[in-house]
Amino acid sequence: MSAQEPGQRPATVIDVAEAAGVSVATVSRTLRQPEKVSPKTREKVMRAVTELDYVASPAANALVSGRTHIIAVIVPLFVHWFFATIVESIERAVRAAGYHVLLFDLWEDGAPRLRITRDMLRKRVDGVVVVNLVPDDEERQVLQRLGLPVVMVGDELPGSPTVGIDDRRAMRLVMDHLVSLGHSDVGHAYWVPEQSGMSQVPAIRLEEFQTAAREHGLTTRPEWMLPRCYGRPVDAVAEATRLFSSGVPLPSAIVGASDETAYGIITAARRFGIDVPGDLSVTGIDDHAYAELFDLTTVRQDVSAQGAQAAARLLEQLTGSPANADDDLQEVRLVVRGSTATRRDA
Amino acid sequence: MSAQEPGQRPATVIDVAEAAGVSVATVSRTLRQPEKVSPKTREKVMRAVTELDYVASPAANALVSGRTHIIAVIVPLFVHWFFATIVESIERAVRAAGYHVLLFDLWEDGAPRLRITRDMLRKRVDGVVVVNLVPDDEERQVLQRLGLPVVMVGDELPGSPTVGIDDRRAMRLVMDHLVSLGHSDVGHAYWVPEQSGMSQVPAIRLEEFQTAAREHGLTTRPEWMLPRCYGRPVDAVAEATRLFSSGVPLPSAIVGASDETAYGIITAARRFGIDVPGDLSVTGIDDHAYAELFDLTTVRQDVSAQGAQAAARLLEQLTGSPANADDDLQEVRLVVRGSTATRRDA
DNA sequence: TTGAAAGCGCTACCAC
DNA sequence: GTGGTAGCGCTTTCAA
Repeated sequence: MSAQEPGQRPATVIDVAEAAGVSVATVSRTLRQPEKVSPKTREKVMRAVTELDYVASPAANALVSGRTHIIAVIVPLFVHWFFATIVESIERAVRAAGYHVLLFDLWEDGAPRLRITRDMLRKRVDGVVVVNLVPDDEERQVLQRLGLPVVMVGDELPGSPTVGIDDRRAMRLVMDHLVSLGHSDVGHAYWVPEQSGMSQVPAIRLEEFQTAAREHGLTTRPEWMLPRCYGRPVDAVAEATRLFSSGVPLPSAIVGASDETAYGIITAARRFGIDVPGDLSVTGIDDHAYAELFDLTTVRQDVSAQGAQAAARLLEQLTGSPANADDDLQEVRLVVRGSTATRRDA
Repeated sequence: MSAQEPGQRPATVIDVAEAAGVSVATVSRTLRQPEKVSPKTREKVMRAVTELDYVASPAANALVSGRTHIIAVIVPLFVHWFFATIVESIERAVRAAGYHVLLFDLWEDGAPRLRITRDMLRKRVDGVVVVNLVPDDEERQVLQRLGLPVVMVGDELPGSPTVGIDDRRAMRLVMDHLVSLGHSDVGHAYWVPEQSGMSQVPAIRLEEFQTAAREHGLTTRPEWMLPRCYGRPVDAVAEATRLFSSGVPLPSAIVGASDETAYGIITAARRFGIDVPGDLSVTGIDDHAYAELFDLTTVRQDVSAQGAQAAARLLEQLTGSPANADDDLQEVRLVVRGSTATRRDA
């Protein structure tokens, strides 16, 4: 039975030392390097530890060692499948190594995102993972001066490794797939944030869409580009609705920049009686949790694996492995489901 | 321009004191209670602070004050809209008060969830928010002995306030709605985790479904109960598929325990050519981000508000307000969309 | 194998 | 208005 009662002052090394009849040095040693203490002493100390419900103070520890055993995970917006998954897998991975996760969500409604500052990181964390964000010059300096190990997810930062996928290749996979089905008139549903400091990923996917379309000699009319698909399916519904009700001839396929955008296109099509994939093929990128529900042809990326990878890269640096700024690009692969089909009039 | 270079030793109070030509006491005072320092001195100190890129050490601070300015948020699983939203809103709210969020995800694949332990909280955080989890006896003791302020979200813990909604009322709202549309044969798609330590919310909703059905004199056949809708829509698709292909006469309405479950029912119905709401009415609870997409009649709960509320209740205790264990139940309201209609043969 | 003591960076009390 | 200093809880030399 423990002697610790609610609200009581937490036990310190001194309390344990007294209870065990040894010095504080011995208590500390017992907890850190048990093999350097005689079995008898060890047992006495451990008994006192249990008895007093003793837990070493992380603050005191941090003070003396200079390491907090906390890492910062900085995301633009937590409430999004991708980010939540990344954070979850990072948390799990670092916990196993005795680290904790301090979360920073930089989103601000209707305003530029919060900035990464010295004050939020300095002396508080041992390392940081930046997810889908592009630090601006000032933030770069902050990160640089902090001298902390940094791992990027999705975007690039000179000097730090990036974990992610090859977004160009992901886009290529769906484009090639559509071409192989005979499609030559394609639209694109996407969003490229105008705000600075946001991820470059959307821009890269858009660029690759255009490059691939050009190389394959596809037709892409301006009316088929739906640029305001902010991420939520409803935004894509709105964009697609405009197109479907505009009277313009429709493309035979629409490439969604993400699965969630594709869901919106499919839903809008359904409302207009446009058959998917009969009249219109739709694709996504992600293989999000609902992709199967929407029977969506997409490109699978393993988000948990990316989180685990990011954690591993950070822990590597934290435990003093030789710095290695090489990027890790995860494999992606096309997952063909029922939202794409041979072009009807092909 | 700052003198701080990458990897250099971070400045301490002493460095600042020397640079400013004052004592460390004055530096500390300038930073904490600027009004107690002469303008001239203040300026000298602030200049040195900027010059040296000084940030006070949270660890030293915590050691001397006994407060870490960190709160723990414990959830069963981040990757779920509800939890991610809660965490995000808590983070935002406490950040404004100078607190940070340490994240704990208790999920373990294919195993009982992780336990809440003394070691993960003691001397590390100033307070904790427990989301949709029921601490078992041992965990209760841990929490109790820690003497930390605890705020619960969704579930109850004696002595701690709970922030949430009235789940019975939420269920009543959909049941009454269906009855008002003439439905008398209803099914229920749900999941009650068998594992101990999990949220009681699903059980409460189920119980209220049964009570309401009884009181309204509705018919509920065992075959219409779909108990393995684990949360992901695909699980509900599987359950509904079993029902739809079983040959049993169908109910005229199925009540989903959550929106995500309802999406699965709607999707399965679509695949079987069962018209929603013509042949089958479907309801959810949540007003999840996709509810509009699925045109789902549901009960709206404001999750962000719950997170903000939880944060407020915790901060209240952290800043020494009189302890108050009263619960906060957020309003819920029925949102009628297109997934429910008058019973066809009524 | 064990203990004494210095010191991590900071705040707050007490003098001046 | 300012400075000296004890002490927060711990780890880690250095001696014994």
